[in-house]
Amino acid sequence: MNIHSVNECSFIFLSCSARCVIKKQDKPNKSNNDKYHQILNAAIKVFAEQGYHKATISQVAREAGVADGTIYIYFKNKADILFNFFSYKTRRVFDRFKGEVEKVDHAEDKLRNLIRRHLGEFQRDPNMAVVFQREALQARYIDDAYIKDITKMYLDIIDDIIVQGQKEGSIRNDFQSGLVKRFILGGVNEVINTWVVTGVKYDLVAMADPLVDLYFKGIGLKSRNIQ
Amino acid sequence: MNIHSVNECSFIFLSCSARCVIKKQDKPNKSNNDKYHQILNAAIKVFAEQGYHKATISQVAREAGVADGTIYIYFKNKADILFNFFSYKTRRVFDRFKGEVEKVDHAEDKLRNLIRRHLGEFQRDPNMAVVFQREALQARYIDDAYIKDITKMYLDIIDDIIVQGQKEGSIRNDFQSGLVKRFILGGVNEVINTWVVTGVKYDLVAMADPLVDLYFKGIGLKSRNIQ
Amino acid sequence: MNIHSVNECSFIFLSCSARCVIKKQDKPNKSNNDKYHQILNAAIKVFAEQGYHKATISQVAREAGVADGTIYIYFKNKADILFNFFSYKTRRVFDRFKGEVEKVDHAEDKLRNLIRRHLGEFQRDPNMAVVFQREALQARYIDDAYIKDITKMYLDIIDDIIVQGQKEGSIRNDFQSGLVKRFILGGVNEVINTWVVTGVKYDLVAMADPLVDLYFKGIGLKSRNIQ
Amino acid sequence: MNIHSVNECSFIFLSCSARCVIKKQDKPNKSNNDKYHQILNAAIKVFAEQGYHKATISQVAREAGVADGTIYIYFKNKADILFNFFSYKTRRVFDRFKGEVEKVDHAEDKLRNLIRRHLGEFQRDPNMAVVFQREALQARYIDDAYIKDITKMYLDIIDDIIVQGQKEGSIRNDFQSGLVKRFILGGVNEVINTWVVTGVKYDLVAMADPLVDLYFKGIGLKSRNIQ
DNA sequence: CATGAATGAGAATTCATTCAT
DNA sequence: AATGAATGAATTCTCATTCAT
Repeated sequence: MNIHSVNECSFIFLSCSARCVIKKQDKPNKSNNDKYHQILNAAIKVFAEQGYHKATISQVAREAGVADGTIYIYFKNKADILFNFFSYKTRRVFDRFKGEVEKVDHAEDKLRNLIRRHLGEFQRDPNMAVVFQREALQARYIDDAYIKDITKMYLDIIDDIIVQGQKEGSIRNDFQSGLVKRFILGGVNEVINTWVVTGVKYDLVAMADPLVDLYFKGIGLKSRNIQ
Repeated sequence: MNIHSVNECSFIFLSCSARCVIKKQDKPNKSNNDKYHQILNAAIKVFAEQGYHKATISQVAREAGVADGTIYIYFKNKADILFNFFSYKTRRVFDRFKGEVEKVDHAEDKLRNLIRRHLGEFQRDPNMAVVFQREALQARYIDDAYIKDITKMYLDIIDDIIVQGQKEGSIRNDFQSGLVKRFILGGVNEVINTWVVTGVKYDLVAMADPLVDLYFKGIGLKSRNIQ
Repeated sequence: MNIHSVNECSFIFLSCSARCVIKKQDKPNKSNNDKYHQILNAAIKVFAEQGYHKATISQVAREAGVADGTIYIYFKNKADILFNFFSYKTRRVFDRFKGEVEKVDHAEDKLRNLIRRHLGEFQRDPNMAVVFQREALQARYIDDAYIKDITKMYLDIIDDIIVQGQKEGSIRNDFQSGLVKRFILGGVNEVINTWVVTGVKYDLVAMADPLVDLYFKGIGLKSRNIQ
Repeated sequence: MNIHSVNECSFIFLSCSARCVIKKQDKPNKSNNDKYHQILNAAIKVFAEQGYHKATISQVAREAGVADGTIYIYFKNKADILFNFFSYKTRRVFDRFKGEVEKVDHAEDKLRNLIRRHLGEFQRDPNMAVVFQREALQARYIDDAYIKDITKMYLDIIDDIIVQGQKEGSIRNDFQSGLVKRFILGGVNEVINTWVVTGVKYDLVAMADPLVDLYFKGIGLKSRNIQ
């Protein structure tokens, strides 16, 4: 009955079972796929506005222009919508991050491209930004392995850049890399959070270059740095 | 009948009314205050384990060793417990932050003291850490003015340090200070989040010095920095 | 999801919002309307037996043979059931009163028809009678504008009859009409109340003619009247 | 523990046991009696404002200036307060009705005195009026024998007057007396209800004479009456 | 596949009543 | 007697999920 062979997850409630890797795209029977995205996007919009918990299936259904029951044809349950958001929507974005990193050679350029793209993608889709920033942390805390993986995925990209930079001689190696990664991810996240919380108004991407400069140069003046 | 030291807020659901100024101390008849903290701590524990939304009043009551109804003597409603967590518990911590900053003179030392204390307080009370990190962001997103104020309070402390450092000549002034503040707050938050998410195991305070060094020196090697 | 033919009112608790104009008929998809009446009638029965306040939604649901939640598809809340009773069920009866009055010409006949019909309708549906007599007064006291309107509607019918009777020369005009209306409404109400309170046993309609005679002739003997 | 030997009633919930006839006055241990009335009057005020069901013991206690628990020293439970209102407060008023009737000789004068006093007592104590008019009907419907008795007490007074009037030749005897009594009580009640519902503004006692005239003369013109 | 009415478990909250002080 | 904090049963209402059409 239920086409989403996809996964058993309702990760928010920790009632996850096996997470099947078969992607929605594996079964792109034309119009069905439309409805899948239609619902997913509607959900993200509603989740962004209301928060995942306050949002109701009925609201999502109304926003998507389908019946309540229809949602359960494409998604196992409410939590599965959020899971699909992370596993499908977000993953797609993260793939682009990787692509962006590969476009250039130097570590600093790679980081710059990554951050630019990161800010760019979130700026392009503020609903995604809101839901990701708000619910991903929630999910990390509630102990969802999959979400942790996504964070790790991002951290791994950074890690590779750092290692490369250290080889290149452009990045210091007197810090433990775990800390450096958090340091970078934290800065980006906070910049995004601020942008969202203050109403998605200004140009987020413009923050990329100064932020990367901060990462590299720090806030200290050379005089003191040298000491 | 209802002590309601408390206030009208149920900020999570935006159903806040006026926030009354009556302080807790208004009715500290002996053991009452005990029960207030008893419930508050129980709630923080349950919120930490389950998340605010999944946690039920009954769970909090059981954890606190009181009847469900008793909670409503000390708190206006579920959201008010969280509000009290922020306005009472958290604020106390933030006051200590300020005190720590005032102990030393140089900007870098101030920042170092702040971060150390920040990590120290959260390490001392992991439940507080979990709830604060997870729900404060939530609240910022859901647009709670009070929580935003708390964040701002922290950012203001940082801001003062930066301004002083710039006067001292120890901190660069070629970055917009708004960005620098996010950059610093983001790093700390991410370090705390990681610590919590990975199970509150290692020594969090030990991250303070390397983190502050990162803030000041950046990740770039001088050779390139100088260019 | 929620049909809410209905309206925003929960007048008993004065938490009324706007009363929307959307009529029942807006969504009469086949059996739905059945369930609306099914619940409404069950509610009236339970309200008649227990009183509005003591009656619970669960009792109404059980009586109606539906789940508790179903009630909230058709009614906004408990008070809305009572409101619908007044605005739908009762109003229908009152419309018949008007029709009955129009059937005849003379004022006295009009009043007689009105009272007969009034007693007749209540006799036909004792549950309605109980709930109306008991809760309408309650509602008048609690200051519900809508219920006051219904009472006024009835008083207006009487008023028209009196005015006509005065023109005809069949009704005295040396009393203030406000008092006369209360005098008439009071008599009918008390007769109905007595009938209900004593167990809905005897023929209520049979009281109509003697009552109307009382209204017209009074209890005084002519000898003294003439003085 | 509980001084109110008074009664076991909680008539609203039909959980009445035996109703002891021992009056409060039987045990007038000075200040205690004060508190009994203090609470009773506070309750009537609160019941008048909120309605019996919506009113809470806490509100009554606050209004009376005593602790919640104190109420249970003087009254068995919430319903018992209402019961005491009827059995003590109201009965006292009804005794005065009787006294007033005995002051004069003729039936019409007796009825006039009764109605005047009735309206007068209610006008003097609007809270009593509100609670009596609203809750007595409720109680009659919910089948409280005691309240029915009170109504009967009043009807019996009227009955005696009618019988006397018929003997005197001042009152017709071609109506069944049961109906006449309702007819009279209904008019008074409706006049009082209207007065209360419209805000206790005008002079209620002034309605007595016109009302009694209506009772005696009816609304019909003699010309038609004679037919 | 799609629908949306129906379900009922579950949660927050209230408040009459008790009882230790 | 008086108190008022504590209790917990009871109630309203919500909403994710199901299933007959």
